[in-house]
Amino acid sequence: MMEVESQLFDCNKCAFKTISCHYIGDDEFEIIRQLSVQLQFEKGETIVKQGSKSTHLIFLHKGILKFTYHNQSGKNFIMTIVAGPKLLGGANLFFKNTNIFSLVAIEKCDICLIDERAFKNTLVKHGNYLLILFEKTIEMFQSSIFNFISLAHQQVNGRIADILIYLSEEVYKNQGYEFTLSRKEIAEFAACSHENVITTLSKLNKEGTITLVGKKIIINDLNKLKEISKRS
Amino acid sequence: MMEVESQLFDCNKCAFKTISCHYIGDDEFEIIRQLSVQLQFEKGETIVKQGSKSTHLIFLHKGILKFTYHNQSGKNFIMTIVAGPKLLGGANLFFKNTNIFSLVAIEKCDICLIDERAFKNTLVKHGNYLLILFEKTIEMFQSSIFNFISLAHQQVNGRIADILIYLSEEVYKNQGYEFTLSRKEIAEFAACSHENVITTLSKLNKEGTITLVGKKIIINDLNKLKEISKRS
DNA sequence: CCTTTAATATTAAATATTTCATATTTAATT
DNA sequence: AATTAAATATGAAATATTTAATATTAAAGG
Repeated sequence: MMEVESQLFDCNKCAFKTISCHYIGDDEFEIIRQLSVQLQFEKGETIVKQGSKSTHLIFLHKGILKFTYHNQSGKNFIMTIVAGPKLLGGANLFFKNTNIFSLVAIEKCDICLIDERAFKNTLVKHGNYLLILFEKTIEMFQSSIFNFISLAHQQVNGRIADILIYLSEEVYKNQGYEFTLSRKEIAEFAACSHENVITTLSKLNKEGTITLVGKKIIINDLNKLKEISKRS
Repeated sequence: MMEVESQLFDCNKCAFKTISCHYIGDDEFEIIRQLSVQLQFEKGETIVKQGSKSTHLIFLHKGILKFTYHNQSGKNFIMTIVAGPKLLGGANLFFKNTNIFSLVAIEKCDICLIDERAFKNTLVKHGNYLLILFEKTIEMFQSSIFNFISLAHQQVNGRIADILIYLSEEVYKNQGYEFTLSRKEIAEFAACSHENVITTLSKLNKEGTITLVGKKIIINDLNKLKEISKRS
């Protein structure tokens, strides 16, 4: 983690400020801003640790991170993967005083730690603002719920197909993308063994449905993936 | 579904009113109440249908219902099961204009349909009220997320053990309970075949960990169930 | 009361998945 | 450049799970 002397990004151009100031005054935002800290995390660094106390909301300004959960037996599990800009708070941090998930950077992440108390004070004064945040939070939940549904009644190749589609459409927003996730991480997302991921990806690669070159993946036949997802 | 002439339950003694009137005035609640309708649903009846438009929040006054999802291939899946009194809205109905899950009664349910618009109008005026509802909604999400986690990295017997514990602790609130769910429904909750459920329950019954008598189930050895959940 | 249907139960065969063993490639470190 | 560790890859054996076939029991309808 790197604390930043000069600002990482300009608060006046930040998406969080833009949304916020539709509902609250610049002066009110300034109070929140002054209690906020910008930080940068490298790939692999833990931003929030499962089990720790939650005292801040997190605005993911730029970058990609994963929500992870690990159980007593030491198994890791990826709940969802999100790309900035996005406010992370409702799920993990808002009301539970200990975090139920960890947040770990998958790519370099520019984030902003927002003091929860100052933020809540402002929120309760602006119902419409709170309503919008509520909505955004629910949306994020839904994206992970759809992964769970896929996971619950699809077989491994269908789940992996779904993950490839999700990453393409919601995270990297491109048909081809630099694949910063290891096979092991995809396994933690798809809830299967990493061998299974490797086998499935190799097969898709050989078929030509996707192309794997080094760390890069290109989805050649999106319909085929959707078909696999449907029928498995 | 039965529309009720005389009131099913007294609005003045309703838990929803009690919570609400900590934050809003009786006169404001009265406006919401007048736009609300009491309904009774029998076991098996669909209260809200996946895909339909959502125009109301639902307060589950009394009873037990399931959140279900069915995919294109016709497979059903139970997301979670909840017992009243509980406000259902944030997840399914609040912001999406079509419902992404169905709600189906597992036991006789007394519910109250609350006009969404009237409710929202009041909410935005009372930040603290909205914040509490936000919190309750997130809590409900979390309970289903823990089921998903169990589902994601446990084997079938561990998942079934978890479901038995969940039903005992969160839904029926008793070590023994009248089991209104069929084996098929447990299978839809545990995301496995119903044969698997039957085999697992029979085994637990023979071992003495649980006792099955007709529709009744008694958990004799909670620790054993928790152990199964841990090690699978 | 009889008939039909649905739910519960059990087993064997088929399939899916994980685990294990081992090899190769890639990346990181000295 | 050599060494080590990590990631990727593959196949066989072990295990878990589903499917299918069939029987029994309980519930529902005429």
